Amino acid sequence: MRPSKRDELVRRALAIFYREGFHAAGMDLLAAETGISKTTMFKHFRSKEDLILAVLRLRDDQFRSWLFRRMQEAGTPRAQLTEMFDALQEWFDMPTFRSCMFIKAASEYPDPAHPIHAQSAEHKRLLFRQLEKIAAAAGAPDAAGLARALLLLKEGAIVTAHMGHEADPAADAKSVAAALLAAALPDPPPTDAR
Amino acid sequence: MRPSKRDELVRRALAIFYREGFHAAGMDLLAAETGISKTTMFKHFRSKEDLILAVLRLRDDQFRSWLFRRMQEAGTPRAQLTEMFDALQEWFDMPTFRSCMFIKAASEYPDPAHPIHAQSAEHKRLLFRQLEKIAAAAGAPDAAGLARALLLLKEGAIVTAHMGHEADPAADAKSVAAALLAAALPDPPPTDAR
DNA sequence: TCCTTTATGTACCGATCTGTACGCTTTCAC
DNA sequence: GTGAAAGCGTACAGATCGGTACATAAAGGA
Repeated sequence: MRPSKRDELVRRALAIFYREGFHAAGMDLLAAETGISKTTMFKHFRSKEDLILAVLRLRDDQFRSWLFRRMQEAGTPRAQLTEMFDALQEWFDMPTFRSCMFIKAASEYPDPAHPIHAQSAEHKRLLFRQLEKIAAAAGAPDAAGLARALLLLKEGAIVTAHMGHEADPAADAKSVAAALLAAALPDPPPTDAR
Repeated sequence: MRPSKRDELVRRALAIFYREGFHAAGMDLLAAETGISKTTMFKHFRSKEDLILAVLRLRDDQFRSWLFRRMQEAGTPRAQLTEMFDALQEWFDMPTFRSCMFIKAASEYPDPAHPIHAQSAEHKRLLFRQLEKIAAAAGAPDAAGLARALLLLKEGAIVTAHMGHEADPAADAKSVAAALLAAALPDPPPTDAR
Protein backbone atom coordinates (compact mmCIF):
# COMPACT_ATOMS: atom_id res chain seq x y z
CA MET A 1 0.00 0.00 0.00
CA ARG A 2 3.03 2.25 0.16
CA PRO A 3 3.11 3.64 -3.37
CA SER A 4 -0.65 3.46 -3.90
CA LYS A 5 -1.53 6.90 -2.57
CA ARG A 6 0.83 8.54 -4.97
CA ASP A 7 -0.42 6.45 -7.86
CA GLU A 8 -3.99 7.13 -6.92
CA LEU A 9 -3.27 10.84 -6.91
CA VAL A 10 -1.70 10.74 -10.36
CA ARG A 11 -4.54 8.65 -11.74
CA ARG A 12 -7.26 10.91 -10.42
CA ALA A 13 -5.39 14.09 -11.26
CA LEU A 14 -5.18 12.86 -14.82
CA ALA A 15 -8.94 12.71 -15.15
CA ILE A 16 -9.37 16.17 -13.64
CA PHE A 17 -6.68 17.87 -15.72
CA TYR A 18 -8.05 16.18 -18.81
CA ARG A 19 -11.54 17.41 -18.12
CA GLU A 20 -10.80 20.91 -16.84
CA GLY A 21 -7.45 21.87 -18.30
CA PHE A 22 -4.12 22.34 -16.57
CA HIS A 23 -4.37 25.98 -15.57
CA ALA A 24 -8.05 25.79 -14.79
CA ALA A 25 -7.66 22.93 -12.31
CA GLY A 26 -6.02 24.27 -9.16
CA MET A 27 -4.42 22.24 -6.41
CA ASP A 28 -7.34 23.00 -4.09
CA LEU A 29 -9.75 21.53 -6.59
CA LEU A 30 -7.58 18.45 -6.92
CA ALA A 31 -7.52 18.06 -3.14
CA ALA A 32 -11.27 18.47 -2.87
CA GLU A 33 -12.07 16.10 -5.70
CA THR A 34 -9.53 13.38 -4.98
CA GLY A 35 -9.97 13.45 -1.21
CA ILE A 36 -6.20 13.60 -0.90
CA SER A 37 -4.93 16.43 1.23
CA LYS A 38 -2.79 19.17 -0.20
CA THR A 39 -0.13 18.35 2.35
CA THR A 40 0.17 14.85 0.95
CA MET A 41 0.21 16.07 -2.62
CA PHE A 42 3.11 18.37 -1.99
CA LYS A 43 4.91 15.64 -0.07
CA HIS A 44 4.87 13.52 -3.21
CA PHE A 45 5.47 16.31 -5.70
CA ARG A 46 7.48 19.45 -5.14
CA SER A 47 5.30 21.49 -7.43
CA LYS A 48 2.20 21.38 -9.58
CA GLU A 49 4.45 21.14 -12.60
CA ASP A 50 6.05 17.96 -11.27
CA LEU A 51 2.61 16.47 -10.76
CA ILE A 52 1.61 17.38 -14.30
CA LEU A 53 4.75 15.74 -15.65
CA ALA A 54 3.91 12.56 -13.74
CA VAL A 55 0.38 12.69 -15.09
CA LEU A 56 1.74 12.98 -18.62
CA ARG A 57 4.04 10.04 -18.09
CA LEU A 58 1.11 7.94 -16.98
CA ARG A 59 -1.00 9.10 -19.88
CA ASP A 60 1.73 8.33 -22.36
CA ASP A 61 2.01 4.79 -21.04
CA GLN A 62 -1.76 4.32 -20.85
CA PHE A 63 -2.48 5.63 -24.29
CA ARG A 64 0.25 3.87 -26.22
CA SER A 65 -0.42 0.59 -24.45
CA TRP A 66 -4.09 0.82 -25.18
CA LEU A 67 -3.72 1.85 -28.81
CA PHE A 68 -1.06 -0.62 -29.87
CA ARG A 69 -2.58 -3.50 -27.98
CA ARG A 70 -5.85 -2.69 -29.66
CA MET A 71 -4.17 -2.53 -33.06
CA GLN A 72 -2.27 -5.75 -32.51
CA GLU A 73 -5.50 -7.68 -32.19
CA ALA A 74 -6.30 -6.84 -35.78
CA GLY A 75 -3.75 -9.35 -37.07
CA THR A 76 -1.51 -8.47 -39.99
CA PRO A 77 0.57 -5.30 -39.85
CA ARG A 78 -1.47 -3.88 -42.66
CA ALA A 79 -4.73 -4.55 -40.83
CA GLN A 80 -3.22 -3.03 -37.71
CA LEU A 81 -2.66 0.25 -39.50
CA THR A 82 -6.27 0.65 -40.51
CA GLU A 83 -7.41 -0.63 -37.14
CA MET A 84 -5.89 2.46 -35.57
CA PHE A 85 -8.75 4.53 -36.90
CA ASP A 86 -11.38 2.16 -35.56
CA ALA A 87 -9.74 2.50 -32.18
CA LEU A 88 -9.83 6.27 -32.53
CA GLN A 89 -13.51 6.15 -33.33
CA GLU A 90 -14.27 4.26 -30.15
CA TRP A 91 -12.27 6.81 -28.22
CA PHE A 92 -14.08 9.73 -29.82
CA ASP A 93 -17.44 8.17 -29.00
CA MET A 94 -16.69 8.01 -25.31
CA PRO A 95 -18.62 10.73 -23.47
CA THR A 96 -15.46 11.70 -21.59
CA PHE A 97 -13.48 12.34 -24.79
CA ARG A 98 -11.90 15.77 -24.75
CA SER A 99 -9.15 15.71 -27.33
CA CYS A 100 -5.59 14.55 -26.83
CA MET A 101 -4.02 15.32 -23.47
CA PHE A 102 -0.68 16.17 -25.11
CA ILE A 103 -2.14 18.52 -27.67
CA LYS A 104 -3.86 20.25 -24.78
CA ALA A 105 -0.67 20.37 -22.75
CA ALA A 106 1.29 21.80 -25.66
CA SER A 107 -1.49 24.35 -26.13
CA GLU A 108 -1.37 25.51 -22.54
CA TYR A 109 2.43 25.54 -22.41
CA PRO A 110 3.21 26.89 -25.87
CA ASP A 111 6.89 27.48 -25.27
CA PRO A 112 8.69 24.48 -26.80
CA ALA A 113 11.43 24.81 -24.19
CA HIS A 114 8.98 24.25 -21.35
CA PRO A 115 9.33 20.77 -19.81
CA ILE A 116 5.63 20.05 -20.16
CA HIS A 117 5.68 20.96 -23.83
CA ALA A 118 8.85 18.97 -24.42
CA GLN A 119 7.45 15.89 -22.74
CA SER A 120 4.27 16.13 -24.81
CA ALA A 121 6.33 16.25 -27.97
CA GLU A 122 8.21 13.18 -26.78
CA HIS A 123 4.94 11.26 -26.62
CA LYS A 124 4.30 12.01 -30.27
CA ARG A 125 7.81 10.92 -31.13
CA LEU A 126 7.30 7.57 -29.40
CA LEU A 127 4.02 7.09 -31.20
CA PHE A 128 5.76 7.71 -34.48
CA ARG A 129 8.49 5.18 -33.80
CA GLN A 130 6.04 2.43 -32.96
CA LEU A 131 3.91 3.18 -35.97
CA GLU A 132 6.92 3.27 -38.24
CA LYS A 133 7.85 -0.25 -37.15
CA ILE A 134 4.41 -1.54 -38.04
CA ALA A 135 4.55 0.24 -41.39
CA ALA A 136 7.90 -1.40 -42.07
CA ALA A 137 6.49 -4.79 -41.08
CA ALA A 138 3.65 -4.19 -43.51
CA GLY A 139 6.22 -3.89 -46.25
CA ALA A 140 6.11 -0.17 -46.90
CA PRO A 141 9.12 0.97 -48.90
CA ASP A 142 8.97 4.31 -47.10
CA ALA A 143 7.82 3.25 -43.66
CA ALA A 144 8.71 6.55 -42.05
CA GLY A 145 6.81 8.52 -44.64
CA LEU A 146 3.77 6.32 -44.31
CA ALA A 147 3.86 6.59 -40.53
CA ARG A 148 4.07 10.37 -40.74
CA ALA A 149 1.11 10.49 -43.10
CA LEU A 150 -1.01 8.26 -40.89
CA LEU A 151 -0.16 10.34 -37.85
CA LEU A 152 -1.18 13.52 -39.65
CA LEU A 153 -4.57 11.93 -40.17
CA LYS A 154 -4.73 10.78 -36.56
CA GLU A 155 -3.95 14.21 -35.10
CA GLY A 156 -6.30 15.90 -37.51
CA ALA A 157 -9.08 13.51 -36.59
CA ILE A 158 -8.56 14.09 -32.87
CA VAL A 159 -8.70 17.85 -33.18
CA THR A 160 -11.69 17.70 -35.49
CA ALA A 161 -13.54 15.30 -33.21
CA HIS A 162 -12.95 17.60 -30.26
CA MET A 163 -14.16 20.70 -32.06
CA GLY A 164 -17.23 18.78 -33.12
CA HIS A 165 -17.90 20.46 -36.43
CA GLU A 166 -17.85 17.27 -38.44
CA ALA A 167 -19.90 14.14 -37.99
CA ASP A 168 -17.36 11.37 -38.20
CA PRO A 169 -13.72 12.41 -38.53
CA ALA A 170 -12.44 8.93 -37.63
CA ALA A 171 -14.25 7.43 -40.60
CA ASP A 172 -12.95 10.19 -42.87
CA ALA A 173 -9.42 9.59 -41.68
CA LYS A 174 -9.82 5.87 -42.11
CA SER A 175 -10.91 6.14 -45.71
CA VAL A 176 -8.01 8.41 -46.58
CA ALA A 177 -5.70 6.01 -44.78
CA ALA A 178 -7.08 3.08 -46.77
CA ALA A 179 -6.32 4.84 -50.02
CA LEU A 180 -2.89 5.71 -48.73
CA LEU A 181 -2.14 2.12 -47.80
CA ALA A 182 -3.31 0.85 -51.17
CA ALA A 183 -0.82 3.14 -52.84
CA ALA A 184 2.06 2.75 -50.42
CA LEU A 185 2.08 -0.99 -49.82
CA PRO A 186 3.44 -3.25 -52.55
CA ASP A 187 0.87 -6.02 -52.63
CA PRO A 188 -2.86 -5.67 -52.16
CA PRO A 189 -4.30 -7.53 -49.18
CA PRO A 190 -3.63 -11.22 -49.81
CA THR A 191 -6.77 -13.15 -50.61
CA ASP A 192 -5.68 -16.20 -48.68
CA ALA A 193 -7.55 -18.65 -46.49
CA ARG A 194 -10.72 -17.29 -45.06
CA MET B 1 -9.49 57.83 -33.83
CA ARG B 2 -12.59 56.79 -31.91
CA PRO B 3 -12.60 53.04 -32.45
CA SER B 4 -8.85 52.71 -32.76
CA LYS B 5 -8.04 52.19 -29.09
CA ARG B 6 -10.37 49.26 -28.88
CA ASP B 7 -9.04 47.80 -32.10
CA GLU B 8 -5.48 48.30 -30.98
CA LEU B 9 -6.27 46.48 -27.76
CA VAL B 10 -7.77 43.52 -29.57
CA ARG B 11 -4.89 43.37 -32.00
CA ARG B 12 -2.22 43.42 -29.35
CA ALA B 13 -4.11 41.12 -27.01
CA LEU B 14 -4.24 38.63 -29.85
CA ALA B 15 -0.47 38.44 -30.07
CA ILE B 16 -0.11 38.06 -26.31
CA PHE B 17 -2.78 35.38 -25.91
CA TYR B 18 -1.34 33.53 -28.88
CA ARG B 19 2.13 33.56 -27.41
CA GLU B 20 1.33 32.94 -23.73
CA GLY B 21 -2.01 31.17 -23.68
CA PHE B 22 -5.38 32.41 -22.49
CA HIS B 23 -5.19 31.49 -18.83
CA ALA B 24 -1.51 32.30 -18.53
CA ALA B 25 -1.91 35.86 -19.81
CA GLY B 26 -3.61 37.93 -17.13
CA MET B 27 -5.24 41.29 -17.55
CA ASP B 28 -2.39 42.96 -15.69
CA LEU B 29 0.09 41.54 -18.16
CA LEU B 30 -2.04 42.77 -21.04
CA ALA B 31 -2.16 46.24 -19.54
CA ALA B 32 1.58 46.32 -18.96
CA GLU B 33 2.46 45.04 -22.40
CA THR B 34 -0.07 46.97 -24.46
CA GLY B 35 0.30 50.22 -22.54
CA ILE B 36 -3.47 50.37 -22.34
CA SER B 37 -4.82 50.83 -18.83
CA LYS B 38 -6.98 48.21 -17.20
CA THR B 39 -9.68 50.79 -16.71
CA THR B 40 -9.91 51.29 -20.45
CA MET B 41 -9.89 47.59 -21.16
CA PHE B 42 -12.84 46.97 -18.89
CA LYS B 43 -14.67 49.94 -20.36
CA HIS B 44 -14.51 48.28 -23.77
CA PHE B 45 -15.10 44.74 -22.56
CA ARG B 46 -17.13 43.66 -19.58
CA SER B 47 -14.92 40.69 -18.91
CA LYS B 48 -11.79 38.90 -19.99
CA GLU B 49 -14.00 36.37 -21.73
CA ASP B 50 -15.58 39.10 -23.87
CA LEU B 51 -12.13 40.29 -24.85
CA ILE B 52 -11.08 36.78 -25.79
CA LEU B 53 -14.19 36.38 -27.94
CA ALA B 54 -13.34 39.62 -29.74
CA VAL B 55 -9.79 38.40 -30.24
CA LEU B 56 -11.09 35.18 -31.74
CA ARG B 57 -13.38 37.08 -34.08
CA LEU B 58 -10.44 39.09 -35.32
CA ARG B 59 -8.28 36.01 -35.70
CA ASP B 60 -10.99 34.21 -37.64
CA ASP B 61 -11.25 37.09 -40.06
CA GLN B 62 -7.48 37.53 -40.33
CA PHE B 63 -6.73 33.88 -40.87
CA ARG B 64 -9.40 33.04 -43.39
CA SER B 65 -8.73 36.21 -45.36
CA TRP B 66 -5.04 35.48 -45.47
CA LEU B 67 -5.39 31.81 -46.36
CA PHE B 68 -8.00 32.08 -49.07
CA ARG B 69 -6.49 35.15 -50.64
CA ARG B 70 -3.21 33.30 -50.69
CA MET B 71 -4.84 30.26 -52.25
CA GLN B 72 -6.72 32.30 -54.82
CA GLU B 73 -3.49 33.54 -56.31
CA ALA B 74 -2.65 29.98 -57.31
CA GLY B 75 -5.14 30.08 -60.16
CA THR B 76 -7.35 27.08 -60.86
CA PRO B 77 -9.46 25.63 -58.07
CA ARG B 78 -7.37 22.49 -58.16
CA ALA B 79 -4.14 24.45 -57.80
CA GLN B 80 -5.72 26.42 -54.97
CA LEU B 81 -6.30 23.24 -53.01
CA THR B 82 -2.65 22.21 -53.09
CA GLU B 83 -1.57 25.77 -52.54
CA MET B 84 -3.13 25.62 -49.09
CA PHE B 85 -0.26 23.48 -47.89
CA ASP B 86 2.37 25.83 -49.26
CA ALA B 87 0.67 28.60 -47.34
CA LEU B 88 0.73 26.45 -44.23
CA GLN B 89 4.42 25.83 -44.67
CA GLU B 90 5.15 29.56 -44.74
CA TRP B 91 3.10 29.97 -41.60
CA PHE B 92 4.92 27.16 -39.81
CA ASP B 93 8.26 28.67 -40.71
CA MET B 94 7.47 31.96 -39.07
CA PRO B 95 9.33 32.25 -35.76
CA THR B 96 6.15 33.37 -34.04
CA PHE B 97 4.21 30.27 -35.08
CA ARG B 98 2.59 28.59 -32.10
CA SER B 99 -0.11 26.35 -33.47
CA CYS B 100 -3.68 27.33 -34.29
CA MET B 101 -5.31 29.85 -32.01
CA PHE B 102 -8.61 27.98 -32.11
CA ILE B 103 -7.15 24.60 -31.30
CA LYS B 104 -5.49 26.29 -28.35
CA ALA B 105 -8.71 27.98 -27.31
CA ALA B 106 -10.64 24.72 -27.51
CA SER B 107 -7.89 23.07 -25.48
CA GLU B 108 -8.06 25.63 -22.71
CA TYR B 109 -11.85 25.70 -22.68
CA PRO B 110 -12.61 22.02 -23.21
CA ASP B 111 -16.31 22.22 -22.45
CA PRO B 112 -18.04 22.35 -25.85
CA ALA B 113 -20.82 24.44 -24.35
CA HIS B 114 -18.41 27.21 -23.39
CA PRO B 115 -18.76 30.26 -25.68
CA ILE B 116 -15.03 30.33 -26.41
CA HIS B 117 -15.05 26.68 -27.41
CA ALA B 118 -18.17 27.11 -29.50
CA GLN B 119 -16.77 30.10 -31.33
CA SER B 120 -13.58 28.21 -32.08
CA ALA B 121 -15.58 25.38 -33.56
CA GLU B 122 -17.44 27.91 -35.67
CA HIS B 123 -14.16 29.03 -37.23
CA LYS B 124 -13.47 25.49 -38.34
CA ARG B 125 -16.96 25.25 -39.78
CA LEU B 126 -16.44 28.40 -41.82
CA LEU B 127 -13.14 27.08 -43.09
CA PHE B 128 -14.85 23.90 -44.19
CA ARG B 129 -17.56 25.71 -46.09
CA GLN B 130 -15.10 27.81 -48.04
CA LEU B 131 -12.93 24.84 -48.82
CA GLU B 132 -15.92 22.78 -49.89
CA LYS B 133 -16.82 25.46 -52.44
CA ILE B 134 -13.36 25.33 -53.96
CA ALA B 135 -13.47 21.53 -54.04
CA ALA B 136 -16.79 21.72 -55.88
CA ALA B 137 -15.37 24.25 -58.32
CA ALA B 138 -12.49 21.86 -58.94
CA GLY B 139 -15.03 19.31 -60.06
CA ALA B 140 -14.94 16.92 -57.13
CA PRO B 141 -17.93 14.58 -57.15
CA ASP B 142 -17.84 14.53 -53.36
CA ALA B 143 -16.75 18.06 -52.59
CA ALA B 144 -17.68 17.84 -48.93
CA GLY B 145 -15.75 14.62 -48.44
CA LEU B 146 -12.70 16.03 -50.17
CA ALA B 147 -12.84 19.18 -48.08
CA ARG B 148 -13.09 17.16 -44.88
CA ALA B 149 -10.09 15.05 -45.89
CA LEU B 150 -7.99 18.10 -46.72
CA LEU B 151 -8.91 19.73 -43.43
CA LEU B 152 -7.88 16.62 -41.52
CA LEU B 153 -4.47 16.97 -43.12
CA LYS B 154 -4.35 20.67 -42.35
CA GLU B 155 -5.18 20.27 -38.64
CA GLY B 156 -2.81 17.36 -38.33
CA ALA B 157 -0.01 19.35 -39.91
CA ILE B 158 -0.60 22.31 -37.60
CA VAL B 159 -0.49 20.20 -34.46
CA THR B 160 2.54 18.30 -35.68
CA ALA B 161 4.37 21.47 -36.62
CA HIS B 162 3.73 22.92 -33.18
CA MET B 163 4.92 19.83 -31.35
CA GLY B 164 8.00 19.90 -33.49
CA HIS B 165 8.74 16.21 -33.65
CA GLU B 166 8.74 16.00 -37.42
CA ALA B 167 10.81 17.92 -39.89
CA ASP B 168 8.30 19.07 -42.44
CA PRO B 169 4.66 18.25 -41.75
CA ALA B 170 3.39 20.72 -44.35
CA ALA B 171 5.25 18.88 -47.09
CA ASP B 172 3.97 15.54 -45.82
CA ALA B 173 0.42 16.83 -45.80
CA LYS B 174 0.84 18.29 -49.27
CA SER B 175 2.01 15.03 -50.77
CA VAL B 176 -0.90 13.12 -49.27
CA ALA B 177 -3.22 15.84 -50.52
CA ALA B 178 -1.80 15.58 -54.01
CA ALA B 179 -2.51 11.85 -54.09
CA LEU B 180 -5.97 12.53 -52.75
CA LEU B 181 -6.71 15.08 -55.45
CA ALA B 182 -5.46 12.78 -58.18
CA ALA B 183 -7.95 10.18 -57.03
CA ALA B 184 -10.87 12.46 -56.23
CA LEU B 185 -10.87 14.80 -59.20
CA PRO B 186 -12.24 13.48 -62.48
CA ASP B 187 -9.66 14.75 -64.95
CA PRO B 188 -5.93 15.03 -64.37
CA PRO B 189 -4.53 18.55 -64.56
CA PRO B 190 -5.20 19.70 -68.12
CA THR B 191 -2.04 19.96 -70.19
CA ASP B 192 -3.24 23.06 -71.98
CA ALA B 193 -1.43 26.18 -73.14
CA ARG B 194 1.73 26.80 -71.22
C1' DT C 1 -15.37 78.55 -24.86
C1' DC C 2 -17.56 74.70 -22.52
C1' DC C 3 -19.05 70.07 -22.22
C1' DT C 4 -18.92 65.37 -23.21
C1' DT C 5 -16.21 61.60 -24.18
C1' DT C 6 -12.18 58.83 -23.61
C1' DA C 7 -8.17 57.49 -21.42
C1' DT C 8 -5.05 57.48 -17.49
C1' DG C 9 -2.88 56.23 -12.74
C1' DT C 10 -3.44 54.45 -8.43
C1' DA C 11 -5.30 52.12 -5.17
C1' DC C 12 -8.15 48.78 -3.89
C1' DC C 13 -11.74 44.54 -3.44
C1' DG C 14 -12.51 39.64 -2.55
C1' DA C 15 -11.26 35.43 -4.46
C1' DT C 16 -8.03 32.23 -5.82
C1' DC C 17 -3.33 30.75 -6.85
C1' DT C 18 0.88 27.70 -5.44
C1' DG C 19 3.09 26.26 -1.61
C1' DT C 20 4.09 25.77 3.65
C1' DA C 21 3.73 25.17 8.92
C1' DC C 22 2.02 22.63 12.49
C1' DG C 23 -0.16 19.48 15.25
C1' DC C 24 -3.07 15.36 15.34
C1' DT C 25 -4.36 10.70 13.82
C1' DT C 26 -3.87 6.55 11.37
C1' DT C 27 -1.22 2.70 9.75
C1' DC C 28 2.05 -0.76 9.81
C1' DA C 29 6.53 -3.15 10.52
C1' DC C 30 9.04 -4.93 14.15
C1' DG D 1 3.35 -2.48 22.30
C1' DT D 2 6.24 0.88 20.25
C1' DG D 3 8.13 3.93 16.99
C1' DA D 4 8.48 5.69 12.49
C1' DA D 5 6.21 6.84 8.45
C1' DA D 6 2.40 8.59 6.12
C1' DG D 7 -1.82 11.09 5.84
C1' DC D 8 -4.93 14.42 7.64
C1' DG D 9 -7.22 19.27 8.66
C1' DT D 10 -6.58 23.83 9.32
C1' DA D 11 -4.70 27.80 8.86
C1' DC D 12 -1.85 30.71 6.63
C1' DA D 13 1.81 33.31 3.56
C1' DG D 14 2.61 35.98 -0.45
C1' DA D 15 1.44 36.60 -4.99
C1' DT D 16 -1.73 37.05 -8.54
C1' DC D 17 -6.38 36.67 -10.35
C1' DG D 18 -10.52 39.35 -12.62
C1' DG D 19 -12.73 43.48 -11.86
C1' DT D 20 -13.90 48.27 -9.73
C1' DA D 21 -13.77 53.20 -7.60
C1' DC D 22 -12.24 57.57 -8.06
C1' DA D 23 -10.14 61.57 -9.24
C1' DT D 24 -7.50 63.61 -13.00
C1' DA D 25 -6.01 64.67 -17.65
C1' DA D 26 -6.43 65.06 -22.50
C1' DA D 27 -9.08 65.49 -26.67
C1' DG D 28 -12.84 66.82 -29.86
C1' DG D 29 -17.24 68.89 -31.40
C1' DA D 30 -20.55 72.64 -30.63
